[in-house]
Amino acid sequence: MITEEELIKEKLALVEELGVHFECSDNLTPLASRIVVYLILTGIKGATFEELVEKLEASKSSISTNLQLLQSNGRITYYTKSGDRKRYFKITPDHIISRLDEKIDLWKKEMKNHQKILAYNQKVLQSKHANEGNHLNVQFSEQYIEFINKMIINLTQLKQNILTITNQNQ
Amino acid sequence: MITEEELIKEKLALVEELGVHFECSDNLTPLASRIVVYLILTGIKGATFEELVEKLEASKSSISTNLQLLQSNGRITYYTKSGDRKRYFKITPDHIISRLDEKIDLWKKEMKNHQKILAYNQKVLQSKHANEGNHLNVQFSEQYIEFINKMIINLTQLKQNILTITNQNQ
DNA sequence: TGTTTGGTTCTGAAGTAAACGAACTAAATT
DNA sequence: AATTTAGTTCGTTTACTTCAGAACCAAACA
Repeated sequence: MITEEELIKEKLALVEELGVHFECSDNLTPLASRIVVYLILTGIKGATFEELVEKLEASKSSISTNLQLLQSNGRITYYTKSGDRKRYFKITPDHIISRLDEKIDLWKKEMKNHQKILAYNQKVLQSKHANEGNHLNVQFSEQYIEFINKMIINLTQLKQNILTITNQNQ
Repeated sequence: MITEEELIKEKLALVEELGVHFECSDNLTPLASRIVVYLILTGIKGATFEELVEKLEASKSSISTNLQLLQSNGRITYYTKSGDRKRYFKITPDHIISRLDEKIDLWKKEMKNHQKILAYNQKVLQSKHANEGNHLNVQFSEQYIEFINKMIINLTQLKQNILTITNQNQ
């Protein structure tokens, strides 16, 4: 049997270890990503403001600012208990879906940009006696747009799958 | 018919417009992402150090540093012409594939992290009289890992498709 | 051999961002 | 009414980033 203390220690170790990943992959500040990892590991029971200040050894102001940030971009929410003034912060239950939506949006943006690049390349191709290079550029752009399209379709499909899975399990 | 000058103007406008996107989505410095966009728009003929200094209105030192950075992470390469000391920088031809590889690596990393999270959740579940919350946490982790797995499979398949397409067109 | 070309490297200055402390507030408690 | 609780807001500090300027270097040229 593992003691409570050992588990807490392990949790904080994981916060440090995994924090870095969320920091780069989701563009979060160090503290914000530590909060996210801590809340992921804490699960649905959530953690209070106070607990975060203590365990992550950060100031109230930093915790406050970062909690607001994470709430505003939909990564976390809180619930309250009656007869208890504290807020219990937790990862938003459907955060898989919202992360997927973010990814999809990013690829859509990339799609738009590469359509602009394609348009430019086509203009260049028509402007002067078409040289071989310009022709290849157009082909390349078309191919890349095709790739992005597939990417978006894949992600959308995946999202649909997950939605059906989660609905089944409810 | 569009003049050469108009095209250059349009290119530089696109550099400004699209630069921002690459800046956040790929975590590049402003100048680095402007270089990337410029080189994408310039295509396979590439651009010289000098041209970049002039057109992007940046110092030699900044261009130098950022070119090295972009080379070291594999986004750009250069070729030389005999009887010409200049280097011609261009986007690495297979950058679709390498970007895909990067994405795949990121998801693999996320997989590893969530396996750690799952392991932790299972420990918690076994440590004390299992409460309902801990049980849900484990389920959730398992589901998420399943999702990441699908994501990786999808991306790998996509990469394979693109590889066959590009091989056909060669 | 000295000079030009095509860069690189090393400071340094300006700007940016993360986290903090202190003062503040609104609701609940005594 | 005064105090405690649970947080927020604001201004500042500190660390880090980005870019530029100047000095530097290696290869080619004259």
